Amino acid sequence: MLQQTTIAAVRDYYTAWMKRFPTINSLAQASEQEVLRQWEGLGYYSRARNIHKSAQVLDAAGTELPKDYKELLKLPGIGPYTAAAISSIAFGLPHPVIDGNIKRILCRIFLWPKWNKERETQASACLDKWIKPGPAGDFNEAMMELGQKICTKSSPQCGQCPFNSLCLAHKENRQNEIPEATSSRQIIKKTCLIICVHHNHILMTEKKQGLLKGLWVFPALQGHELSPVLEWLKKHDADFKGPLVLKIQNHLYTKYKDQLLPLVFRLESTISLNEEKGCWIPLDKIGDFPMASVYRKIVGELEKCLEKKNTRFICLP
DNA sequence: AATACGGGGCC
DNA sequence: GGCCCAGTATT
Repeated sequence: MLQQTTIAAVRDYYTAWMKRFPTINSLAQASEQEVLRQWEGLGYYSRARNIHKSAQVLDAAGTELPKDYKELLKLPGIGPYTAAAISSIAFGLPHPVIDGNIKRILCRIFLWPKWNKERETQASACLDKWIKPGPAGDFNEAMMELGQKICTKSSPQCGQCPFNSLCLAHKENRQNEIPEATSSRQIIKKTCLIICVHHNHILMTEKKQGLLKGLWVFPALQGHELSPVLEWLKKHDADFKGPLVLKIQNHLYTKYKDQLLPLVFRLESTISLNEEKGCWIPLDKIGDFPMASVYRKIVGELEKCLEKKNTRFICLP
């Protein structure tokens, strides 16, 4: 859960997760849909699918979580950081972790402008030496916390840092320029969401690949033009009223800003989707279906809208 | 070596 | 509105 996610965001999810999946077996037995439902809102959903898969691998083998770094590394979703964190913090083995905090700390100590493969090797050798005297897990947690609390990205508190006497960045008073800032500009996307309503059911599909894989989404078309949407409805023989245009919701992820325009259509009868395999979901069951936060929000907006007696669906000529 | 992959919190 | 976060898998 903590991969690229703040402790504050994780804490409540972790508590609920451990209550629902207290053992490897209980996680292995659960459906992927329920696993994703528990993860909903945390993002990076491949993490949920991977930990589920790992639980199933261990459960099938009848083994516990391995203590060994290289064995941990074989499990899906466990990379160098997580393998080192588990083997050191959970099992006390002398393996240094290298996370974003520690990369920043070492860049400053050695005045490295940026991180690369070469630095990875140098850092491992260095940390191996530093970690030797005491408990590896404590050292690793202390280093990460140093980065989180003292050697912060912006305005680091060098006066309180135990490394300040040997830190080259601090020596040259360049702690604010190290490591180099990276910048990438935002890419705007525009998407129409086709929200078909029939009585108390809405039409959604389970995403089979790419972004939000395994989660439920509305049929969507690129762009904000209405005509392709009407074309789509015609192709699926929809007898509809609408659209009812809901407020645009921005779906922000990594470098993208996807402006989602929800278009609601009232259908006289159900339609079936060709390749995507749509599912008409009763609104009182919608909570069981995992979906991204922005889609959950749009469902909420839709429900508010449908509750109003005077909601009018435009009839297009 | 780059890029895909979420979402919430902070300034 | 832009940036960041106890990274990993894929290209």
